[in-house]
Amino acid sequence: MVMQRAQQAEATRTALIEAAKRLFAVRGYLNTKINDITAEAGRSAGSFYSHFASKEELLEALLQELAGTGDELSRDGEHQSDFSQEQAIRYHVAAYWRVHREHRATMLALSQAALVNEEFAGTLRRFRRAQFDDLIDHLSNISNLPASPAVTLTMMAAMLECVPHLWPEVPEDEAIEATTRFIYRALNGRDY
Amino acid sequence: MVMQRAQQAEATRTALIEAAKRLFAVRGYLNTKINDITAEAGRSAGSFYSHFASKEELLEALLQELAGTGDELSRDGEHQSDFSQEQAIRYHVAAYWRVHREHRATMLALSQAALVNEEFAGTLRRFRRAQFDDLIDHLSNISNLPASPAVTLTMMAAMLECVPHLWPEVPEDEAIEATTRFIYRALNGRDY
DNA sequence: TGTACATCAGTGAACGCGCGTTCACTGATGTAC
DNA sequence: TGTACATCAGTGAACGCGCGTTCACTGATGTAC
Repeated sequence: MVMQRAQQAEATRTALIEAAKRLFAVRGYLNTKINDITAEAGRSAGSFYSHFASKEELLEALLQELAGTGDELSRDGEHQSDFSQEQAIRYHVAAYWRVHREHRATMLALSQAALVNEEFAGTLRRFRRAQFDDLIDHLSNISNLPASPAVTLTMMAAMLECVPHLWPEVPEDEAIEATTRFIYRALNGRDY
Repeated sequence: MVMQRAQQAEATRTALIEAAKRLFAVRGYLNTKINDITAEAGRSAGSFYSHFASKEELLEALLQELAGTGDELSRDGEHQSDFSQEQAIRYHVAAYWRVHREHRATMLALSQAALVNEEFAGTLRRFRRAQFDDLIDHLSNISNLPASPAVTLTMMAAMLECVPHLWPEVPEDEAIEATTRFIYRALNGRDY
């Protein structure tokens, strides 16, 4: 049967990636050894290297997946681009939470890999930079910012990025509402 | 001369600690090897173990220093305990920034060590918990919080904790003013 | 359709690097008399 | 004050563990004729 071998290889590659994601989410990137991944995937140690040259390359593969989602997201986001509007903030906060939920393992792995690997540190900087550039003009209709647009946006980004880590057990709806209101007030200087 | 030996030992211990702090601040805890520390301190590899049983124990020593400062801080903080007052927020934000400046290396090291070491993960949780408990009643005079006190305080803590990491190059005065105003608006639903 | 050979995904024991840790040793400082 | 011995901070080469990585091998799948 044609393709049977290639399918087998593909299945193993997928199994390794899924195993890695599960382990990254639970015990983090740095604590997950290659043997842990192959064992979790039910394969032998050596099979890893038929698919990835290293743990770094596996993380690159995860980042590829994430890049796809990220692109859709910024396309859709064009519409809701005025942060003096409550719904625009809610839209972006919700999008952010959705990505973090779906790619929790990847985001966590990237932030940990950045600590010990200069290349991933650069990737993370570019990632944040892209997000910053996407959002900076969303503040332009607000006359009453708490600080310069750049400073304000950095504070907002810090909040978005940290809350999910500090607080994974909050229900997502509630987290989105709370974060939206917090940010709306901070940006606009009044409640809605 | 009495004490000369003990002084020498103390000097080496201090040199190792100061070297570790410098390296932790620049390249992080995980990337700093014990040989790096002894080399930076101008000592031999083996001398490390006359003073610390492991890199973990050195970090414990850094945390001891921090604990001292933290205690003073929470004593003084008693007075400025109403976050409906702009100055109370500024007081706490400034205190937080001061601690982070003075103990930057230690804070960074702790957060990195927590990733790979369950004991330090517990220490970090207790540390955050203590901070949470110190601040939670500072919200009690605000009638108009953006969410429950616990949720609100978590968001505020996330911001405080992340901004210094994401943005080390901002002048401290400006950072304190911006953060204070951001938080004041978020908590109180109006500008001052 | 059958036979002989080629390819290739996966295996797991073994290898070796990086780095934490040890330990026999040195030389300076302290103590006894 | 001097001599002989004890102590101890510090040295740096060597050891060994953990873990990433390799590689000779297996058995199943694919190809040629």
